[in-house]
Amino acid sequence: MRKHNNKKTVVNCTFSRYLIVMTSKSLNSWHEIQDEVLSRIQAGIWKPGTIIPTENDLAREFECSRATVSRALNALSADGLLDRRRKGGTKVNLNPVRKATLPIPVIREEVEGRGCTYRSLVIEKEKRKPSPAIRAQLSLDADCFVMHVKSLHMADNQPYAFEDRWVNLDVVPDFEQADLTKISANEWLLQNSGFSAGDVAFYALNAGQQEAENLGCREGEALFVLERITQVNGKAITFVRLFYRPGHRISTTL
Amino acid sequence: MRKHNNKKTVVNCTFSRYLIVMTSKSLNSWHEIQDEVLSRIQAGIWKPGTIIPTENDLAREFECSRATVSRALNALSADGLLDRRRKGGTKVNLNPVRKATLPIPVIREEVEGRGCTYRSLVIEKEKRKPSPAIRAQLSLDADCFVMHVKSLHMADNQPYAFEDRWVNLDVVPDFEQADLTKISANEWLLQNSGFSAGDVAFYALNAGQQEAENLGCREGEALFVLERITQVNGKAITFVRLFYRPGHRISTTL
DNA sequence: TTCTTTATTATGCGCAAGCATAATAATAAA
DNA sequence: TTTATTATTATGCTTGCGCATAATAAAGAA
Repeated sequence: MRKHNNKKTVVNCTFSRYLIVMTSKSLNSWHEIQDEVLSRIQAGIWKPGTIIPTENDLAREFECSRATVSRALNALSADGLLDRRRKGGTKVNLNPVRKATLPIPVIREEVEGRGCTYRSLVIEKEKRKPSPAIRAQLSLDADCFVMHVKSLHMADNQPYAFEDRWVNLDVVPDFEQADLTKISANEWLLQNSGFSAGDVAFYALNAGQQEAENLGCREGEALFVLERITQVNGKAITFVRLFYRPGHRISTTL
Repeated sequence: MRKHNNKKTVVNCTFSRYLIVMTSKSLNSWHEIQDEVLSRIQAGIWKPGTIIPTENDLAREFECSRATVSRALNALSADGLLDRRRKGGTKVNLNPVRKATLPIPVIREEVEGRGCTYRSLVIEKEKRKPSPAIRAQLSLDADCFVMHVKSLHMADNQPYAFEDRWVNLDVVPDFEQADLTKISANEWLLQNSGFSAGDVAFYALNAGQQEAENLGCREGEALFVLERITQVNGKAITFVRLFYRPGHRISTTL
C-alpha cells in the first residue's frame, strides 16, 4: 500500500481503504484517471470540441494531486485525444483519432506471428553502379557502388513478399560479404548498422512480370507495396521495395 | 528564466548562463534531455540492445533532477525507442522503429492540404436492409435498416477517391435526413456522433467496373484501398471503403 | 549442493510546492 | 473609442522527497 493511500485511510476511517474506493471517486493512480477520463469521453459525457474541467477541479474530484491529473491528461494529449494549452484549458479533440500506428514489419517476425514457418530466399545479389533513379533516392555519387539484392520471403513455403533492395556500400561496406542465406538483408542491416530512421510509403501497384513470377500470381494483379528509405546518421543506407502477395492487408485499431 | 536556472547561474558564475550552456552538459528541460538521448542513440553512442546509464547517473550528468530525466526517458519509451523496466534498467530497443504513425485522413483536409480545391459528390444514397456481408461487418440484425452512400471526393475537379459507405441507422437515425451536399458523410458523422474508435485496414485491389467509372481509370488498375469500421460506445456505426485514384500513396517518416 | 531468505538496485509512482508562460480579461491611458 | 498596461488563470515544468515494486544478487539454512 502506498503512502498517500495510507494517509487517506487514517484520515477518513480506520478500515476505509475499501470504503473510499466504493463511496467516492477517489482514483489514486494516473492510469486510473486516464481510464476514467477516456471513458467519459467515449460515453459522451465530455464531447469533442468542449473543454473539460481544469486540473485542479479534477484533482479535487479524484482526491489526488494536480500533478497526477496532469500526468494522466498529458498521456491522453500525447495520444492525440486531448488538446491542451496554457490558459486555454483542456479540450477534447474534435477529430479524436487521426493517427494510426502501424507496425513496420521485420518480416520474419510478421510471418512467424501468423504461425507460419519463415524462410528467405536470395534470388539475385549483384554489386553494381546505381541506376540514376536509385542514385537520386539514396543521394549517391555516380561512381560509387551499391548492392542490389532481390529476395523472396516465404511463409510455409508459399511466397509472402518479394523484396527489391539497394544497399549503399559506402556506408556499410561489410554488406558485400554478408551471408544472406543465414540472415535476411533486413535483419543484417538492423544488427550491423545501428539505429535507423527513414521514410516509409505505401501504395498499390499492378504486378509486373518479375513480381508475378516470384509471387506466383498473374501479371496485373494489384499488389500492396511498402517502400522504405533507411538512414543512419543522415546518410541513406538502403532503399527497399517490398511487394506483398495479392490479398495482403495491414490493419490497426484506432 | 527559470528558478533552477537562476540558481545555477548564481552558484557557478555571475554571467555564466551562456558559459554553462557552452561548457557543460547542463540540460534543464525534459525536451532537451529527450533530444540529447535520441541523438546519442542515433549517433550510435548507445547501441540497440544495450543498457544506458541509470536515471541517477544521467541526472548527475545533465545537472537536473531524476524526475526530469525520468520524464524524458518515459517519453522515448512511449515512442517505442526505449525499453524500461524496474531494476533491469533502460535499454535501447533492438528494433528501434517498428511503428509508423499514419494520419488517418479527413479527406477534405487531405485534399486541401495538397493545395487543391475540395468538392464532394453524392452518387447514390439509399436506405435499405443490409447485405449479409455488411451485417456481419457491423454486427447488425437482419431486420434493421442501414444507409448506403456512394460518393466521390474531388480534388480540383479530378476524382480523388471513391467512397462506399454503410451507416447504421439504429445508432444515428438522423443520418437519414443529413444533407450530404453541404457536408460529407465523414464529417457529418464526426460532428454528430461524438467520439469514435475503430479499425482501419489498408490493402491493394484491382479496380472493378464501378471504381473505374467513378475514378476515371481503367478496370484492373491497382487501387489503394482504406477500409474502416467506426464504433461509438462499442456499437458499429459505419463501415467505409475508400478507393483512392491510381498512384495514390501514403507516407510517413519514422 | 540446493532451496530459501534477505538485501540491493533502478525504475514507477505520487505529493507538495513553486516559478514560468501563454492567452485572456479587466483596467487604465491615449 | 482605441490602445497599452496590468491582473488573472490554467497548463507546463522542475525540484526534493519518499515509498512501492520487480528483478537480481548475496547470504544463509537445509
